[in-house]
Amino acid sequence: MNETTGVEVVSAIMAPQMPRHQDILARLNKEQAQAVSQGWGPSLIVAGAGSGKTTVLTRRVAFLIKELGQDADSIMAVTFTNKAAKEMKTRIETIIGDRTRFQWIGTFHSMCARLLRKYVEDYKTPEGWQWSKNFVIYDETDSMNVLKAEMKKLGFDDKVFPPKEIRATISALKNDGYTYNLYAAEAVAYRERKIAEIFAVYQKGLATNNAFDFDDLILVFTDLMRRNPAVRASLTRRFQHLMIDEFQDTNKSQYEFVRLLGDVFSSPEEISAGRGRSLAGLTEQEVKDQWHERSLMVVGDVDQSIYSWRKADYRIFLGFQNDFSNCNMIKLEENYRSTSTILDIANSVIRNNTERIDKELRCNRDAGAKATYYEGSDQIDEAFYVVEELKRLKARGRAYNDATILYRTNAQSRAIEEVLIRSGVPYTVVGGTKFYDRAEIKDIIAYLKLTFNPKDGQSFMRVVNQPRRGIGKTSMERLTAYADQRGCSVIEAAVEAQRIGNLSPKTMAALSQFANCVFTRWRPRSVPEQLNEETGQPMGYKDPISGLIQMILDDTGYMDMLAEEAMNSKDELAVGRMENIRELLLVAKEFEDVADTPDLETFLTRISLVSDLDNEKLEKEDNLKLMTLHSAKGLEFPVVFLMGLEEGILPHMRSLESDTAMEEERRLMYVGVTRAEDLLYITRARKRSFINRQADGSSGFSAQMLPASRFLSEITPGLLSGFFPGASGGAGGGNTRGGGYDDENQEHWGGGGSGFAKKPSREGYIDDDSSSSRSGGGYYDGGGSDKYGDNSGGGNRTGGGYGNSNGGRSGYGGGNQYGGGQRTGSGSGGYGGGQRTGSGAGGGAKPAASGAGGGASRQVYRNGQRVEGLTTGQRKEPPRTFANQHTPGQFKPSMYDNTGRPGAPAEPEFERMVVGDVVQHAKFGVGKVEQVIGEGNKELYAITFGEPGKKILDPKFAKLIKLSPEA
DNA sequence: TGAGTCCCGATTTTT
DNA sequence: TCGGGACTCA
Repeated sequence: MNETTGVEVVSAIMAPQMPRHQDILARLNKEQAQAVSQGWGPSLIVAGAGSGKTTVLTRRVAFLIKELGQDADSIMAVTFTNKAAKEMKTRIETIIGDRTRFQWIGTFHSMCARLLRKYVEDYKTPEGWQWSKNFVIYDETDSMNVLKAEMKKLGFDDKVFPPKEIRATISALKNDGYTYNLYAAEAVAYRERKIAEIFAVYQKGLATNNAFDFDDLILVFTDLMRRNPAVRASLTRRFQHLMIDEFQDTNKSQYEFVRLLGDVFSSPEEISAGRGRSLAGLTEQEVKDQWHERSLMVVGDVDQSIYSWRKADYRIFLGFQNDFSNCNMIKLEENYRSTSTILDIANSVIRNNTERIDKELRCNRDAGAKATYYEGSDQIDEAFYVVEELKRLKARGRAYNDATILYRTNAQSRAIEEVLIRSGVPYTVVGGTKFYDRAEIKDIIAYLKLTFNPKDGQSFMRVVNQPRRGIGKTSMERLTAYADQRGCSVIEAAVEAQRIGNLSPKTMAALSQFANCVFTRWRPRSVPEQLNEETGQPMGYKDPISGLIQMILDDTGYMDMLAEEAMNSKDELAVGRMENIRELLLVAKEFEDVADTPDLETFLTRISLVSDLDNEKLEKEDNLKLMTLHSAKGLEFPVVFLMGLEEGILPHMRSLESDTAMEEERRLMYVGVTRAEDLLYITRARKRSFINRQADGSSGFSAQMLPASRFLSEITPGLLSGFFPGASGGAGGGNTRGGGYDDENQEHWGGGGSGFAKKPSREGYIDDDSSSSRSGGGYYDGGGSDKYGDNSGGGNRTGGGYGNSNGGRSGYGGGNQYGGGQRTGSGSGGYGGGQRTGSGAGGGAKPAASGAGGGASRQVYRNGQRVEGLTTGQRKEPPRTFANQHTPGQFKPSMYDNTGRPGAPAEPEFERMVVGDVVQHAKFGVGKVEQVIGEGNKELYAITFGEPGKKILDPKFAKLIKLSPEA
């Protein structure tokens, strides 16, 4: 610690000429430098979009450590996402250097999970329910199952109390800071009392499984701190500096955590309960002294509060100054990110919100280009426009990495992905399909969870018959009934399966064998390597996770099961599943290499809290990122495409009725716009396919005309290039436009009645590139030379689906949706006046699938010849479709689907076999290769062994040793 | 236990 | 429309 007092240090550091601070304070403006270099005490940083918030936070940490002599382990920084945490951690460690690790950074959830691991055994509910250190974290499915089971036991009618709704209610309560007993104390109405009852049994159910749900991590930990003043005291002593990012999206439960940990004074409740430290009656100096060498910094922007549905409440942010009377407020109002045009757009929209902190974003850049608006005839048209524009930008030297596509709902990605795949643009869906949601991955994780925490009944039930062990539903019911009656966990019941009546001997044996396997084989294998304190000898395993997974795979024959399925083509996705498991093994290995504490506990916690597999190799590649507006928070991109600007999409349908909800939608729009640095595109579709429910209960697809989003009309005229609807809004086709024209595009679009508009001239587009590089290319790819529809496996399905919904799109003429009639004058509507050649060819219901369709003269396929070079770095063959979906055939490509990942981990090597080879297998003994299935790196071998008979093995897994081939 | 059938829900956003 | 879960029957 410093010899000097805090006050002196503060005044010293305020002098910017001190050379030793130069690197930390370099290139900061006055407010930023103030925020970074302020002294002790609470502070509120109002940080507008792009105002260098992350810089301030990272440098503040560095400043605390390097200049104020604080210990890195005395600082905790809370971010909103794991991704942000990771990024910030790297940046901080780079600045502080010295190989000092900055450990305590993460989301509220991960921080609390970590603390719970340490202190949970000090926690006991009034009923005596307890958890132990090796608790697991339940995802929505698991906790839903617990809830359902508990409700069933109490005989609740799930028509009256739909579990889904109850779960949502409980989650909301937890986020609002209600423990089950706190809520029970307040519940008055009948339904409230019933919910309180369910809440309690649900919580008890979680305890039985030694599990927490997401919300518990924070709620229980705050409850723990409240119930154990000693724990709280030791933690507040340890964490002297607390920083919270995205504070506007903090909910009550999280705020409680902040106050319990970060406030040196007690809450009013504590004081009225007769304990704690009050600040009443203290002089200003005395208050300051209390904060000596302590700080609490919250950073946020009310205009970016978009998580109220998760019970985030920006009023907590607004009220922060009241709660901390000696709070220092600093406003960061200088935007370094975006052009002034982009900022003006953002400001003109957000101005329509009522509840805000007054804040003026000053721009630091030039005007830049106008934002571009495009109105597609439908979502496919919209998507084609975006992709075409992307390629144009790419041709001019922008990387795909520079761009992002943002949308309101995940479902919107589908149309875009179809077009991206067709066009061969490499992309990644951020947060879309989740790696850890895949069935096979969940299975393996369940095995790991069960090994780690044998009490985990959900995991037990998930894998007990996977692969088949002859344990069916009835047996499971009897087992759980027995466990309930004995008050023990399911696995404990399984160990003594012989004692359970009415189970067949076979089932009993299978159960106890399985349970014993968990205890005697897997659990011991999960001990990480460490030195024995007495003997000094290393013990445990170097690879506690990957080794364990391998053992589980071997013991259970999980891979063999998949291999067999692949063979029988029972499950055409089985090969993909095997690849996914291999991927998981690599994730585990990598984790063992890099993690600070490479044990099962850390691995499982991380996996439970990270939804997507973050692949750094992938990040380095040039691929386009697709994400929802929510995921985009905190990120920035040179080029942003904001899609789906329609009433019902953005703002979302569910928000149309409420003013508060509408303001949140507007903030979403604001967040989207302010992600952009240089170029902003805003698009919408006049017609969108929906699934809607009829009055008679039936439902079906239907195309709906949606009016333009009100946010469009809130944008100051003149900032958008292209046509945009005026205040009256265009409800439907191009013939109902209500707005103005951009001065650079005097040309009228829209042919009128048909509802299809002629698109604006290329000239003067965005950056005055009058020599458009598009030599009159028809806008759409005819699909003729595209192999898309010929894709194997899932591809067929996709191809079919594509053709069905867009029959006419690919062929123009005779398609079922865009039949000639609608798309009139097919040759005249081309972008930039180009010809839409080949318009009449093809058509039919499935042009894409059949590979037919007119060969439109899109650039890359000019004259049917692929022009290479325009699509640098892009895959040449059609996208391989990984059969990795949990749901067969469902079209939901993800980063794993859109492969051609040059960065994909190298396939494990194996010795190639041919039919007739004699091999040795660790378990099955000697066998003979009967058949080779698949090819290349996906080869599987059908091998006949003596007693085990014929087995399908994956050579990458089964350690096969080739003996001499038989003559 | 496994195969077949029927019905329901799906589309808001995420740790 | 389509997939998954609940339910039924062999």
